[in-house]
Amino acid sequence: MKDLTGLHNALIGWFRANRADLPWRRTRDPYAIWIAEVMLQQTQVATVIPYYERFLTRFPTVEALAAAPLDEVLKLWEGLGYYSRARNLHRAARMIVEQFGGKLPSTVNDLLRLPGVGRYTAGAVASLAFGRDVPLLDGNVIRVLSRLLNIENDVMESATRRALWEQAERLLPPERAALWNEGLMELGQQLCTPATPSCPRCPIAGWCEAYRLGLQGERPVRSRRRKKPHYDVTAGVIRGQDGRLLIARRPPDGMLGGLWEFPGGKRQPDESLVACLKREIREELGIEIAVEGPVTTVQHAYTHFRITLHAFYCRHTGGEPQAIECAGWAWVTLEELDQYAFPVTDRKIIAVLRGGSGQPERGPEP
DNA sequence: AATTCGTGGGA
DNA sequence: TTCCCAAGAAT
Repeated sequence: MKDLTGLHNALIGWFRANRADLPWRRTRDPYAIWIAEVMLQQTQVATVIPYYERFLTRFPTVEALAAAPLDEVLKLWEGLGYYSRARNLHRAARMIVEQFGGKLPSTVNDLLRLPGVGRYTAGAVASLAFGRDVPLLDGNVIRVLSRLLNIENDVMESATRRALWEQAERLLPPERAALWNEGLMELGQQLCTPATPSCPRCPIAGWCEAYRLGLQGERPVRSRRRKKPHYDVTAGVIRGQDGRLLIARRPPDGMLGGLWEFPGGKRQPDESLVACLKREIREELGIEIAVEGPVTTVQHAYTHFRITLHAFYCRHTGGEPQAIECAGWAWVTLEELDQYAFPVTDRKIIAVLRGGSGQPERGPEP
């Protein structure tokens, strides 16, 4: 690649003319940019926008975030997924207040010390918020660079990732890393898309090796993922004497850590759904229940497996709840459920409980 | 190094 | 339906 300056000017010029108006591009506050970058990890721009607005309204400063209880952070994160991001954000905010004087660190190495900040996010905050000349590599940049340089190796392999980071560093324009980095990502989002890239409109098509060879549809090369296994899972909508419902908090780490749910768990081979539910409730909370009838079933696909979630109305028949295999429990009314952070699957159960019909609510009739 | 971690949208 | 993918990080 000889003409780097021409390449830089072409992309940056295009970006200046075509940059989308996004909330986190209206601020220079490193804290706000950090929040946006964490929310944008593995999450599309359109999904993030409303979460970002609510989050910054409630926690406008790192001090406000550090002072908040984790439960409130998780509640604002409800539905966004990858909840370790919310837990790490909260921990990192307290670190910033205690160890960095309330100011976000401005170097890649210091940023990397924060939980939830990896190489991408450190590069993004250092370049976009602090104007440092450092590279970044995300899914968009991987796609753009693998086409631009016609990279034939599997981008899922660590050796290829290392090579991509080296290329991202090499291609960086002096003093203009922020515009270049954001331009690469914007290009990947608007034109250099996964399935059918809009090469005729691309400002850097003249430099693109894959395009020259007609191979843009074959890049990047990615190894196939394994097929997802399927599990049947039960959940109990347990009603107590006064009509309140029993909910349990998941352990603080791991899958959906810190969120609340209707207690239950995975069905074992050759186990009935009812037996599964009674066993799980006994193991988690140490109480006995009677299973009365179905509420609804929910299909859901996580990253590495799929489930069918079977929810049942249950009655509490014996024992005081104990936090055995969970992080806590509460008896709550149907209205109070909204104060707690639930996974999407449990939100669908709640919608059925409130709707009264057997189905989640539909949109308005014409 | 290979897995684990959510959810929604699009082909 | 099924699979892929999205401003990745932690272990």
